Amino acid sequence: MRQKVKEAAEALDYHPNLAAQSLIARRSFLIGLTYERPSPSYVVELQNGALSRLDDGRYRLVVLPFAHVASRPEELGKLLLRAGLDGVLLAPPASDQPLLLDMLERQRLPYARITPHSDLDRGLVVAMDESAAGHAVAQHLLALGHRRIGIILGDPSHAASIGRLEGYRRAFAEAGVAIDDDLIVTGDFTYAVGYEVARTLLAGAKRPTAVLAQNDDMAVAAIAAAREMGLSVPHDLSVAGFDNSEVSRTAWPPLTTVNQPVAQMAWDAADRLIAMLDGKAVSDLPQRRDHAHELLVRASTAAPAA
Amino acid sequence: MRQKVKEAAEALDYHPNLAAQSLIARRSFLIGLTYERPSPSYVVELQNGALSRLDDGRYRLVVLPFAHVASRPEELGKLLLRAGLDGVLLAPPASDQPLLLDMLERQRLPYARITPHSDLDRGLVVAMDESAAGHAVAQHLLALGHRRIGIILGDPSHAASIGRLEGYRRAFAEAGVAIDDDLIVTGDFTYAVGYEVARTLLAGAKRPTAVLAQNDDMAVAAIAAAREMGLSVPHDLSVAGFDNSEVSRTAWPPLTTVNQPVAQMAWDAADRLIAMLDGKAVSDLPQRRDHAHELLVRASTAAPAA
DNA sequence: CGAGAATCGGTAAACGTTGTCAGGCGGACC
DNA sequence: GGTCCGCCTGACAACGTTTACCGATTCTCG
Repeated sequence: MRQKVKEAAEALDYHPNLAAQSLIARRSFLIGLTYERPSPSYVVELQNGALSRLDDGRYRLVVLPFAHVASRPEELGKLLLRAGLDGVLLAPPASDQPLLLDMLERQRLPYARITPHSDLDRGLVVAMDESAAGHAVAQHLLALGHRRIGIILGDPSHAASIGRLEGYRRAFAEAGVAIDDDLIVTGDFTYAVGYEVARTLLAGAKRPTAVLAQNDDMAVAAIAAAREMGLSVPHDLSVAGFDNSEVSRTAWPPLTTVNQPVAQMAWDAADRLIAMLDGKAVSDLPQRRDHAHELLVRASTAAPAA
Repeated sequence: MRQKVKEAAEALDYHPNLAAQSLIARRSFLIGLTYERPSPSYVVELQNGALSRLDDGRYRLVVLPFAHVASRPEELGKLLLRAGLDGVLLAPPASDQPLLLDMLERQRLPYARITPHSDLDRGLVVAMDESAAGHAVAQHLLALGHRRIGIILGDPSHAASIGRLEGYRRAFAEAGVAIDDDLIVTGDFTYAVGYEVARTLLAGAKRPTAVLAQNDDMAVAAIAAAREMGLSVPHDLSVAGFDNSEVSRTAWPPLTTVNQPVAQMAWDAADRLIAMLDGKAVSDLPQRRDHAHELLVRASTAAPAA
């Protein structure tokens, strides 16, 4: 009998109406993913990671990029609440907006946070120790013998920027090296701004022998700036990035960087969010899961020239 | 009165149930975007272009990447039809699959095709003359004086690969230069494969003085391969890319490439698809709209060394 | 003050499912 | 042959809107 019905459905190529199903099931089978405009490879990895968990086709992924989250979290909240989602994945910096989390909780919209920095006990959390990652890459440069190290910060509204810097400071302190605030400049994770601030940094009075950039795009920009000033990398200047994004591999020389398992973290966030939506007991779900960074030493860093 | 109702709705933060609205309106307000896995920057531009047309929040964008479209178009068709979409944007190579178009038409799912190559009179079309673009970049290298020019093709299942090659051939013919088939290698638009085939090409008996790569990722890979073999770009080897993607700007030297206004094309596709969904008379909508390419000459190409 | 228009409240049907429940039928078993 | 169980069928309510309609009320203007 069951068989016959299925055959008939096939023959008429009948598909159940999703809107009607949603109406009665009280869920839409839509998962949202929101992020600010960081580098394309980060976004794509995030999406692919989430999609790889969704690929049974039951849930669909709605992408909701949103600029300037920090200055208008309530607007993002409204957008998310109006989108008719069953749950939402929050990438930085949205994962760090308490006001946003408040709104989502008030309206009972489940969420999973990707690499948040504060309030780690709220909601489902996929964590990475940014500070430890920052520590690792800074330590690498210090171990090579660098003492005058420039730092290119990312967008200060991203908690990652703060966390990574904190790790740098720890490594410097351990090595007994003072951080020179004149060698710290602030970018926003984009190539364009990274290029400008890198030029300023390298043209300054005390030129560093190495640069810690807080993401790969800005690191590549620093290499370009160095090249234009006649400096060769890594001979005259070592440059380290962050993220292990595609550009870090396609750059020349290939970038020393820190791998963040972005796709895997997005998978993990989607995995637990869906488990929750499917009614798995909250107590069975780990509220937080940690992922490890990995320092990737490639050709853009070397000992300083004597 | 109307005002009072609105205020009350606001106070109770009431949001109409989208599933119920969909049910009665017989549409879901979901637009799909499907693409194969090309480079991240292409994907992100595509998405952002489409989103910039959707930003009034009425429609939402569902991303549906799908690998190996050419070998299983019916599967993609089923996926799209089951996703409960109001309409779908087809990026290459899905935009060139007649079987897929057949399925969508049979089930009355409206679609817009981005840069298709065949059957240009089917459905809404956003066109770019790939052949003319290929012609322009080939002509540029020929005008610089190059005669032994290597070609790195993209995935042959993408019609763009064929179209661009056709443009190269025209330019060569006009310049009275024969194409040497030994200098044509086939990649798949990825950096990794591009790197391998570029090595083969440059290590061959008759090393070219210039390379036409069919996208920027492969062009950057060719530069890396050249560098490892001790060749400097553009002095020993000119390299031209395609797409004006982010890497073309962040590469060193910056790539000569061809701009495809991807975001604008995606906007255009979304624009007309939505106009159609909103019941605009089909006769009022241009079935096809053409976008112009633009040759961007940057530092990766120069006259061959004497 | 009265005719007509505008507004308002209330009711009902429809969208396409899912879930429940009662009743009918047949087969298995004693 | 009677009882019980399983399976199938059919009927109906519910999900939260939108649209249409009717009758009642208020407003506008001559």
